[in-house]
Amino acid sequence: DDAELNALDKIKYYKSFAAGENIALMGDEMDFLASVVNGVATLSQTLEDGRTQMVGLLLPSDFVGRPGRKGVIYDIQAKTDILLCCFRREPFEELMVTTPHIVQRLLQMTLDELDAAREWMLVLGRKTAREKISSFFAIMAQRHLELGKLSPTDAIEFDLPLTREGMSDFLGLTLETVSRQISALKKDGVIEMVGKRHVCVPNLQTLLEEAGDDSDGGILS
Amino acid sequence: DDAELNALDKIKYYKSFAAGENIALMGDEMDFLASVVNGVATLSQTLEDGRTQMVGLLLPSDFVGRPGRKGVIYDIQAKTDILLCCFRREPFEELMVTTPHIVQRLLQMTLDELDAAREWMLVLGRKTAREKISSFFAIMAQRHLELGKLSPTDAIEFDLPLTREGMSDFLGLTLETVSRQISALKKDGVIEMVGKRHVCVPNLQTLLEEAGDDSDGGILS
DNA sequence: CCAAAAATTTGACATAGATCAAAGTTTGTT
DNA sequence: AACAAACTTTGATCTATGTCAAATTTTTGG
Repeated sequence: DDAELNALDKIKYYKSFAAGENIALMGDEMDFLASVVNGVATLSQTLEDGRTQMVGLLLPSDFVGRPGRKGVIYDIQAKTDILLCCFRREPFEELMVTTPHIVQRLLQMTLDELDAAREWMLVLGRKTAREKISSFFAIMAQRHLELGKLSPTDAIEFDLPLTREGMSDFLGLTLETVSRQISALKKDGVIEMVGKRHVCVPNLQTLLEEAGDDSDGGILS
Repeated sequence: DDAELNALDKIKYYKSFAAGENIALMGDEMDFLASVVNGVATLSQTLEDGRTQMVGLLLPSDFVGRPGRKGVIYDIQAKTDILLCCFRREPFEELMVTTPHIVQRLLQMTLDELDAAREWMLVLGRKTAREKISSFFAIMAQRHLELGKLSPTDAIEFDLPLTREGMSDFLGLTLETVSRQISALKKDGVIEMVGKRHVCVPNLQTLLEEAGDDSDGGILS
């Protein structure tokens, strides 16, 4: 495990992208795999007429790229300034053959991503606009809860990593509907906004109920 | 690889379920992992008020269950009579430690499932009812194309593995909308129906265009 | 073969969210 | 500081799909 980290160290390098910059576009070949160090990026797909659906939100520690396939099948875009820890593809894929641990770790991460994607399918297919926004805020809030080591009863505050349009692409809505539902949640006291990007959740339980989840907060379980 | 198959053989057994039977429900503990031999099963999630979203369609050769976690977080239901090739969890997870190939194979399968889930997020979030039905039929048609070794210009025929309600749960629609859109596609000559369950696609290209995909048929690529 | 249950279709109507439009706010640049 | 560009909010209206209802068809079990 120590030798493994050493081997990874040898093939890694850092690369940064500015907010709005494309990390890779559908059809590109990506000659590295990477891990998000800090910042936010998204995976998205676009239909011929321009309808866009985000299919992944990449936050710090998330993995980028698919081992065993150079061809990129989503657009990958930095939404904030972002720093990636990159591994050259060839040596990384060799390491995967010689180092079972790495593959086991990747499998666990991929299974987690699959669970998250399936959770999101429920949001996209069956939730109302208000529940969708609440679900997105709940995910953001819960991620800050984990990192910030707050008690679950404290108010939670965080910055939105996406514009209204970004959220609409994530949620399968229009940006106008996103804006209206945020206004409604604000009016109803479920959230408070400081400026357009900073959110305060006074009571996570209330937010989770708005999201339509089980009282134990099924998402990201 | 030969010894590996032998080891797997030792811990495997077969188990069958009747159409409509639950293989496992959310919250259950599943003490085996499995592979679908024949038949169709689904993974689905349900909100408190009964809204249901299917998040996985398990067809022959698909893997069932999550290594490393006994607790089931979806409802798993047989939609047709189904035969599973099961592996007892404990020895299977031991094999994963000693046999890198198995983990590598599982990783590839999981990455494929993740791609399929993300493709489905585009369908759920951004496609119209008509495009959703067409997308579902296109997936079915393409799977039969692969198995049946037809030329891509032949008419393709297959049986639907789901009722109208099953399709509505898959597509994030109501069963009435599913029925209406099937009638419309039939009227427009995109598909022909023999009875309620057997579909004939005279021209796959036309169906793919209705599904809103690139002309090269992006889904399941 | 018949009756009951399940699945499907079709119609009439309601509504959540989309679309179109315009005003207001924030951010970045020189 | 001032202007332009990007982003956000809000209003008015439209429409795709949901809801409710009833008839029809298919499947199942005795």
